[in-house]
Amino acid sequence: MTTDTTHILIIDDEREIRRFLRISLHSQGFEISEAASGREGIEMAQSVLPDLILLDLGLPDMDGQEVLKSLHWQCRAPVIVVSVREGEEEKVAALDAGAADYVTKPFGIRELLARIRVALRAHAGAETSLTPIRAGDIDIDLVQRRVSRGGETLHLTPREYAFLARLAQTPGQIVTGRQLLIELWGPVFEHNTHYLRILVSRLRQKLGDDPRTPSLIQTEAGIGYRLMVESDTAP
Amino acid sequence: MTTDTTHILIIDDEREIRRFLRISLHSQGFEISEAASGREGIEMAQSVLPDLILLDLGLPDMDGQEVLKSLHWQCRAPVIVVSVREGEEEKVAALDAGAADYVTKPFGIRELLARIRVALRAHAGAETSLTPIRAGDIDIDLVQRRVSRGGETLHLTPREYAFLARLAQTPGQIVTGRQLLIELWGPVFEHNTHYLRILVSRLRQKLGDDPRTPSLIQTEAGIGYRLMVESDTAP
DNA sequence: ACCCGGCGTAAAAGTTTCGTAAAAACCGCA
DNA sequence: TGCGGTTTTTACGAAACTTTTACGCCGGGT
Repeated sequence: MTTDTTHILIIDDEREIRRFLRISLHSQGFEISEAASGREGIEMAQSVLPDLILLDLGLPDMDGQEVLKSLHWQCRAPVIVVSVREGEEEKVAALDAGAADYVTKPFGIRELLARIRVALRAHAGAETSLTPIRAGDIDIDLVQRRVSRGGETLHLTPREYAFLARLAQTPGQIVTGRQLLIELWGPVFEHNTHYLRILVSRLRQKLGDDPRTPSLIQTEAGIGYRLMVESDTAP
Repeated sequence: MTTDTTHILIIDDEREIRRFLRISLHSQGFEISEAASGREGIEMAQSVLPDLILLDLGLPDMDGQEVLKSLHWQCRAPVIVVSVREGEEEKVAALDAGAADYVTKPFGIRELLARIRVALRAHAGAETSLTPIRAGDIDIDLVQRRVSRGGETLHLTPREYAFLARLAQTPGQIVTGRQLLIELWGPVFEHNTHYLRILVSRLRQKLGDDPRTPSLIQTEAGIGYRLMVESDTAP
């Protein structure tokens, strides 16, 4: 339930508009980030990796079309343009530049929310083609949400999968036990380290990994765990 | 998909509007089909299999929402609603019912064309394979809208078919319960998870699938469902 | 050797999610 | 208006998952 929240980035120079949008969207359960300029927006787009972007075309520091192109370049999130300008040329240009939708101010918040749902819905199918991660004889396919061993699908529980997927996101790197607990269970469970031990135990059984000589999930005593990919020998 | 020209179906009862759209779209290289009523439109949607549908909500013979739902269930083509009504509720209802966009008459043809390009662009990734999908002794033909078991056609209710078709669009891939509820029932029903359980139960009976050892519809407890294709054996 | 803290495993108890049946409400259609 | 098929409500037993509880292991420090 921690990664389930949809993240929306608002790029608008008017504080009042941002405030209005933030409150409206937050009440719908979305997580919000804000940027007040084009440059800041582009930076945040690559740092927070939002699921959707609301962009005001009338920014002071950059041309709207430029912002749109930059955003389109560096993150795959759909962009909904929000603008005061009614001009048809403006709309056509924005839509052809990659915008998913174009809403004219003043707009009804309910319509905007519906259009956000449409954009998210349309984008859900077009989710990227990430290549499966291979570790030993284990394949981890984050797109299909499937883990297989020698071609045969393994059945993992939600938490087991979440754990493995988290390690797979940063292959070879150590992930702190604390960090794992916070990300998988929530900040309250920061100190329930035995949850991890039990989870890892079951997981290693399913993956056919020996804790004495791990070839997949390696324990870093006192620190956390790491997923070994390709050739990694204990230092 | 035999031709590479993009096929657009126009559903509108006003002859003049159809004529205007036909000429405008034809000049852009689109191939056009026309329907003057909801019923005719739904029929044509499954016979000509358009790449996109332009739908007027103010049809004389059927409620616009009904047409929208029917279209959404039987062909994957994006629907752009064209309507004289400005009402926000109307827009929200149409968008949540599956419409890809909502354009208010009178509209600029250039904007409409841009929005058509957006819809086609967004939809390009979600191409479904036109060859029937085989899972065990079940054949799922998304083109003919037919599901058969050992050659014999099964009778599925609209929702049952919609569910199965959605799984078949991403074979082997897991689909979240939340996503299924939103796509089949609408965003409001996001939490009615028991709808899915009942639907799946009936569906498995009809398909002859045992939930304990599923060979077709596999449950991922806490996550969602997936259609098993090829060789997958339950542990 | 001894104690001790971090780790791994196993089996239980507890909680959530799933599957199924049957009844009630709904809806297009004659 | 009543009818047949479909969807939604309601209810409960079964299964899956998580958390608790308990115990054995290994290595380092004293």
